[in-house]
Amino acid sequence: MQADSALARELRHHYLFSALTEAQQLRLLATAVPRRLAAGERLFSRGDSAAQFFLLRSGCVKLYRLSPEGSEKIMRLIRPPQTFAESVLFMDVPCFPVSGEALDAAELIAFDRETFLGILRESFATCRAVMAHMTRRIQAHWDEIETLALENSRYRVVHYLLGLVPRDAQGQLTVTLPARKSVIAAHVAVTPETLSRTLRALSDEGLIEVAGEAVTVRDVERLRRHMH
Amino acid sequence: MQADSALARELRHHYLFSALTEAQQLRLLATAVPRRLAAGERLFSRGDSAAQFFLLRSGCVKLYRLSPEGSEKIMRLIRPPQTFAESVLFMDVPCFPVSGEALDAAELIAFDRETFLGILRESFATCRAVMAHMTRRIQAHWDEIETLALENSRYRVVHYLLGLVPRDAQGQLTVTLPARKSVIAAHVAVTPETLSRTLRALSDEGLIEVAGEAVTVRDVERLRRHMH
DNA sequence: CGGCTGAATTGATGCGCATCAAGGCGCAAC
DNA sequence: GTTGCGCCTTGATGCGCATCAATTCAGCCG
Repeated sequence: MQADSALARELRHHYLFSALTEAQQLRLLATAVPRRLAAGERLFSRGDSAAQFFLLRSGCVKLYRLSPEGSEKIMRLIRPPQTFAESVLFMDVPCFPVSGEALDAAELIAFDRETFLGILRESFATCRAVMAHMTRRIQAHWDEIETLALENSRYRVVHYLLGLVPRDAQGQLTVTLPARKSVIAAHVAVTPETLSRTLRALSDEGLIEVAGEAVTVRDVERLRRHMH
Repeated sequence: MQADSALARELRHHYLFSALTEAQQLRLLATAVPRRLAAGERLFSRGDSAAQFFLLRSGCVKLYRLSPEGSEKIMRLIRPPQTFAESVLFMDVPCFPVSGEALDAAELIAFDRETFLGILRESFATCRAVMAHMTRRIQAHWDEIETLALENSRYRVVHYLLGLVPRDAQGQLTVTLPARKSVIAAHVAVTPETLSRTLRALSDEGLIEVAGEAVTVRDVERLRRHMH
C-alpha cells in the first residue's frame, strides 16, 4: 500500500497508533491492506482464522453472534474511526470470536497482526495504550453483563438512548439512531416488537419523541432520573 | 514483607509473574502486603479508589455487582491461585469496577499498582502475558453476554455444570460445586428457586444426580449434546 | 435429645417479554 | 400513477421465570 497522507493523519489521532514513530508507522502501512465492503457483506465469520485486525474509515460494521436457533446478538457496532478485532493479536491460535458484517457500504484498512506485534515489542507506550483500551472494554462488558442480568428491557432501551447523548448534555436534544431499529434491538437484546413498544410507551409518557431514526429526548435529566 | 520462599514459588508458576527476573520479583514483594479476610468480610466496594491488585492464596472471593433493588450478580468467583482486580492497573482514575467479598475465610496478597507498572515497563514478556490474559477474559465476557442474551436459564445451568468438568472428560463423573447453591445461582443469573428446580428437572431426567454440593454427571457426552 | 437458624426445596401465582400474525408505511421500480 | 418489498408497528396469546409463601432439611449449640 502506498503512502496516503490522509490515512497517516487519521492514524496519528488514534490511540493504537499515536505513540508510534514515523518509521514504525511506515512499517505498519507497508503491510496494511485497504478493503471495501458492500452493504450486507460479511468480513469474517466466528471461528475463521485471523491474521489481521481492522480500522474502519467509513460506513458501519456490526460484530455479532448467532444462537443455534438463528437469533442474533450484536456485540458491538463499529463506527469510524474505530479499530476492531484487536483481540486476535494476542491469541495463541488466532481466530475471530465473533462474526463481522458491514451494515452500510464500508471502507476499512486491514493491518497485519505479526507486523503490529513486532512494533508493540518496541513501544511500551503503545502496549500501555492497548492495555488501557482493553481495560475500558472489559468495564463496558461488565456494564453490559450487569444490565442483562439485573435490568429489564425498558431500562436497557433507556440506557441505550442515554448512551447516545453527550455526557454533559441537559434539557432537550435530538439524537439519531446509528442504525435501523431492528439492529438497535439486536444490540440491546430485545425483539424489534419490544423495542417498538418501549419507544411508544416512552413517547406516550412525554419522555421522548420518535420520528424515524431521529429521537428527541424532551428532558435529559428527567430521562436519567427515570432509570430508577 | 519479608522473603517467603513458598510464596516465591507460587509466583513462579503464575502467568503474571513467571517472566519476572529475580530482582523484579523482590522489588514487587517488597511492597506486597499479606491480608486475611474472615468469611463474609468485604475487601473493597465498587467505586473505591484502588492502589492495589490481589492474589488469592486460599479461600474463595466473589466479585459482584448489586442492582439498586438489591439483587446480586456475581461477575467472577475467585479461587487460588488466581489474581484479580488487575484492571485497576491501567485506569486513569483507578477504582474498583465491582465489589469484592470473601465467601470463606481467605488469605491473599495485595500488590502495589505503581510498583508493578514500573516492572511492566521493563518486561515486554509480562506485558504480552497481561494482554493475552485480558484477551481470554474478554472472550469469556463475550460468551457470558451471549448466553445471557440468547439462552435460557436451563442452558445456563447446564453450561455452568459442564464448565466444572475437565475438558476431555467423558462418561460419568462427580464434580463439587465451588460454593453454596445460592451463590451459584447469583453467578448464572437465576434465582435460587429456579436453580433448584432446574437441577431437579435434570436429575428427574437422569442426566445428573445431586447430593448436597456434589453433582454427579451421569454421562458427560449426553449432557453436552443435551445443550441443544 | 430438642430447638434454633439459615439454606434449599416445593408450590401457587403473576408479570414481562417472546412469539405469531396482521396491518400500515416509506420507498424504489417501472 | 400502481405494484411490490422491507421495515416498523400494533394486537392477541402463551411460556418462562421471578415472586411470594410455606415446608423441609442440615448444621449447630445448649
